[in-house]
Amino acid sequence: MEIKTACSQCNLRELCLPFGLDPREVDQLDELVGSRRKIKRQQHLYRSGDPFEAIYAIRAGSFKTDVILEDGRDQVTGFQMTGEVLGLDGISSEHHSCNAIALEDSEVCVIPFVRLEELSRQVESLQHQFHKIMSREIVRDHGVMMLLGSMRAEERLAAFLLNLSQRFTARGFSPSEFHLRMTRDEIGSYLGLKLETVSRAFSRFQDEGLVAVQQKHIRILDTPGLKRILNHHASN
Amino acid sequence: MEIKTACSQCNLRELCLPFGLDPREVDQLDELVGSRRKIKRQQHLYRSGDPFEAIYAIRAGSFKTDVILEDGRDQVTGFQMTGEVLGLDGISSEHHSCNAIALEDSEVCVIPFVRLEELSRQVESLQHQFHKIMSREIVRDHGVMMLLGSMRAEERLAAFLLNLSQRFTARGFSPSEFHLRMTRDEIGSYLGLKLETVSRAFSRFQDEGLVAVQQKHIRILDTPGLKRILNHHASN
DNA sequence: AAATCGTATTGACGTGGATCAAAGGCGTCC
DNA sequence: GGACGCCTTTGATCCACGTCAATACGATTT
Repeated sequence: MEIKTACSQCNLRELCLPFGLDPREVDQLDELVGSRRKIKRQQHLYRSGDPFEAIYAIRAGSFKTDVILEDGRDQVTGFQMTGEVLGLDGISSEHHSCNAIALEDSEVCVIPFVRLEELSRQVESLQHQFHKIMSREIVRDHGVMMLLGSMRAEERLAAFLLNLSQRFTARGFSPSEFHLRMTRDEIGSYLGLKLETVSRAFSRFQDEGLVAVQQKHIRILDTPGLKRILNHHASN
Repeated sequence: MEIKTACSQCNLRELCLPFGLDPREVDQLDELVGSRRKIKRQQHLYRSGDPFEAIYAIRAGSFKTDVILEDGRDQVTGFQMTGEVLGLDGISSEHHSCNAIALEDSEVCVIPFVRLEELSRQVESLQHQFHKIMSREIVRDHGVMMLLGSMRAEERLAAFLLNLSQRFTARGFSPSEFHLRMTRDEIGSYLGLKLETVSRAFSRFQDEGLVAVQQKHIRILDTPGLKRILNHHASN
């Protein structure tokens, strides 16, 4: 028995694939969203190497994606929240090229890719929104490269916190108070730092009155201060 | 007066947008490719902030893309060669979010984006190939994140050289001997290293007999050796 | 052929973040 | 409710890469 919650009813539609579609078109999209899938914390939505069949819109919960090398090193390539789309990496080779793992008990909408391409040949606004979503991912990745390639530890963490804050805001949550769903180690992997360095940077921010940190609970006390850390760079 | 060189005649079509299209479809694509544009060395194809109107397929030459922060720091996000597509970053916001700069005198095919979306609503194989190209960019970016986030200097350079070698091969050039079109500084920016570090890594590779380096001219002497550098990592 | 300029190499030294190590907080499972 | 395991914090030390500086190389101009 499927719980059939339509895109048209979904409060995430402004952030997700239905954005910009008119009601009739959203109904068409509804038909396409085959099913929902619940993923328990720490479980994989898909693994690197899995055949690619669908992309996924996060309906509840959150995920990380990571890439693993043969020698065991891994790199978290992103953290995804509700309304964001997972699986785009799989289109190019018909196989997924990263792992998607739930950070908490989560639920996704399964969007069979062949059918999405089909419908987006008919519905211009859907086609365009899908392209925007892919492009946004590319732009986001460039931002991460900038961060990894030319920022110091505290700048990276400040950028990370400001980015989270903004995304929580877009979802109607507090911009200044939230729970991290990922560990220090996962943050470190994403930011190209060791977990100890992440922890120390948090402590320093706390000492400077920028944030209040209590384990995974974060309160941002001085947003402009965090932004200043990002820009206050002498040169490179 | 336009030099009208058709996709159907182009020896890059296997690497580019026409891949997978049948001859009739390639003709349709031809009509869409509005014009070609020559870009001199060091000139911009587009700049961050420019309104987005078209994507570009590189017909001759090569480019770098970079992102610049307010404080002047910049990060090279990629090097592009013939057959590769530039401008995908612009779709998401209708404005380009990075700069594309020619590394040598180059020529691109201008592909007006509205028309590309139009045609790819009619031509399934074009739609799919375009999606693959975007997805490939995302996968590539994840690879760069891995490199920036968890590799040491020599591993980064080895990965870079092997990647170049493979791309030259795909274009019918020697896998083992080529000219770098970018400076040490640009390589460094891309790899998240300073130019001195890049230079030293080259020297070390040379000492170890892995490559012969003479300024921008590179000869790879020991491909397996370079690959070993990539994997021979104790742990993380 | 000399002068100039951008690029590359190499050396000496400094430092930010990694590594190693220990201890404390918190949730969870018997 | 006690013990165990995971996560986090913090300190001490190390080292890979950055920084600073000098020199060399090659192309281009005059």
